[in-house]
Amino acid sequence: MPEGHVLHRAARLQGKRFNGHELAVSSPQGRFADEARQLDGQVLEMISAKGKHIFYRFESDDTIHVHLGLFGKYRLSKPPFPTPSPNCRLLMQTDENELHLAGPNQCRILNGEEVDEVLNRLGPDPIVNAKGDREEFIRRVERRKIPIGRAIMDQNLMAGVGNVYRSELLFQIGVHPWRKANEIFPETLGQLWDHAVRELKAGERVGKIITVDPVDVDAEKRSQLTRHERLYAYKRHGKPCRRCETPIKHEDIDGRNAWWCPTCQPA
DNA sequence: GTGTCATGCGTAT
DNA sequence: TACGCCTGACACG
Repeated sequence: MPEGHVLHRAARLQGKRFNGHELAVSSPQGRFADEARQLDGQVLEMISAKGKHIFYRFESDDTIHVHLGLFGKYRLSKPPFPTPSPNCRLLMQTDENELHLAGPNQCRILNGEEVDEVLNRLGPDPIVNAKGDREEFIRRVERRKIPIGRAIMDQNLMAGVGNVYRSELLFQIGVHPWRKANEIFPETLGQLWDHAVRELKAGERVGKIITVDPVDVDAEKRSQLTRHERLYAYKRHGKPCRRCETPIKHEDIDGRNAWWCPTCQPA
């Protein structure tokens, strides 16, 4: 489930267990074996994330760059450690903790310069929300003649939003996914940024994407919501909008489905 | 067992 | 726009 919140959460929780520790590094699957040997026995200094990318910086300054893609998954374990999957690309251990990575789109070693290149390719990250990021986001998007539903997924414009947050954020600001970015008021783009900050940060804290406002859902039930009760639009085609009852629609945008409410998000 | 789908992205055409 | 790549869950027969 790799949107930006997952990687920031992974960096935080994994960092607690591994930052400052000497690690045993291996690659049961073999595809990262040479690199693993190079890092084995080194101290891991810091784990950090930007957008959907995560970085493990070792004392030698070598850095593992991981991108989960659609399928990549982490598993954290305490002893006794389970048998690693045959597809385990990267295994990192201390006596107390184990990190198991399978199925990543990307897992490679970069030097400091190469890390900067990756970071510089990415647009502002709403979870980081550094000073000036909001303006930077508006500046990057406001003149683009592409649909906002495409722009919001472009990692050079905003880093970390994926297909679930796309539908949810556009529902929240009441904008149709096919609306051209350059036709949207800058104030509305600012609201889009603000919602992204709020939702992705919440997702990072909770470890789940829950966008429904307490106003629209019984507050007590909020923690026990099923997957589909947590969202307004994503994968809810044909179901009534939680605000106006209009059936949710969906359509393919660049090979990925987007969902919206035709009434709350007029064309 | 087989087929399909999925919260992604890079490259070729 | 099409395809390739990475894996696991689930529906179906």
